[in-house]
Amino acid sequence: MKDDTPSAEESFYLEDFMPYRLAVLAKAVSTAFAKTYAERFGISIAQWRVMAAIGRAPNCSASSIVEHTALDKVQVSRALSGLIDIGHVERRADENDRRNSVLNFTEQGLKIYEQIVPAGRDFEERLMSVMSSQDIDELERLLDKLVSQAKEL
Amino acid sequence: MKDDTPSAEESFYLEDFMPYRLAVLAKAVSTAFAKTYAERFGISIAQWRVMAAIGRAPNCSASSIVEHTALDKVQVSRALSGLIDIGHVERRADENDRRNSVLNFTEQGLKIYEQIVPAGRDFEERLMSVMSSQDIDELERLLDKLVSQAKEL
DNA sequence: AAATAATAGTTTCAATTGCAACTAAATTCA
DNA sequence: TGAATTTAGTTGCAATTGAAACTATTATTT
Repeated sequence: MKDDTPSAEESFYLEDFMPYRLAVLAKAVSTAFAKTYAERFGISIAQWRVMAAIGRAPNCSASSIVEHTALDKVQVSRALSGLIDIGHVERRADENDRRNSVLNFTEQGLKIYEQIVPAGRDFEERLMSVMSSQDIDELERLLDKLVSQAKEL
Repeated sequence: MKDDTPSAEESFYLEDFMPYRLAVLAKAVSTAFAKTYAERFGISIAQWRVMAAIGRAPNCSASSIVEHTALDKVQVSRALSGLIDIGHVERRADENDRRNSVLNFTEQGLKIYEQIVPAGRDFEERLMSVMSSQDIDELERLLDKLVSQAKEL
């Protein structure tokens, strides 16, 4: 029975391991966010992202949403059908290219959108309230670097 | 038909929204990590975390793994049964308290552990290779702040 | 000591996800 | 023009996940 600590060169500490730290942070943030808002407005995080994309670019297609939300087409399709079911989004076909859909808020959906955006900003504000504005600039710079590097690997 | 851009005060840009950026980064990193290593060694990320916890504290119980891996007890239970199935981990009962398990690597599991730790370090090194050591210190400081704030919300 | 509660971990079942196959429309190629 | 390819989006099915209920053991209460 090997009872002694295996030394893989020197001990490995998960809590100092950057991929782990990033995963833990993102999960804590998205759990808090989902609880505070998605739950309050009855939509998932994927649906929140889709609404953000439609708000920014009305009349957009599902594939443009894919490009702007880091969701794949299955996730977008499902988020959309949920949003259509609950009456927040309406879909029609693009008459020039009937493969494309044309997506917009319903009136009800627009009202929700106009609530979730300030609510999202407020969440972000509270999250970032512990950081100075230099901290925030610095963080943004570092995250950009990391994202592009992660995509290389 | 409302065709004009809804202005929720001013436009909202998902790609500048910190919870979104953190989610995208963590996903990019963990996808790259899972591809490079977890897949190569035939284990999932949860199993990788569990092995890291056992490596650090042999003879530990499942609940101590829960405390050190940011996994819940169901995830740990499943990761463990997978690791036991493939012969990397052995479990016996704690004779002092038969509710607790006592977890250790098998010889085979120890060999894998001794490969995945350097492989993980190597991945981290490549991920962080774009950053100066001041950048890394700064990033760690900022992540710590954010994690504790996220837990408050 | 028996009943009650707490702890460690597992299992069940429903919901979510992910991949591949699919439909429908448009485009390209022969 | 008609066959093959590509693009947009959806659906079916298997695997994964999550919440709650469950078993087994130990600790506490009366």
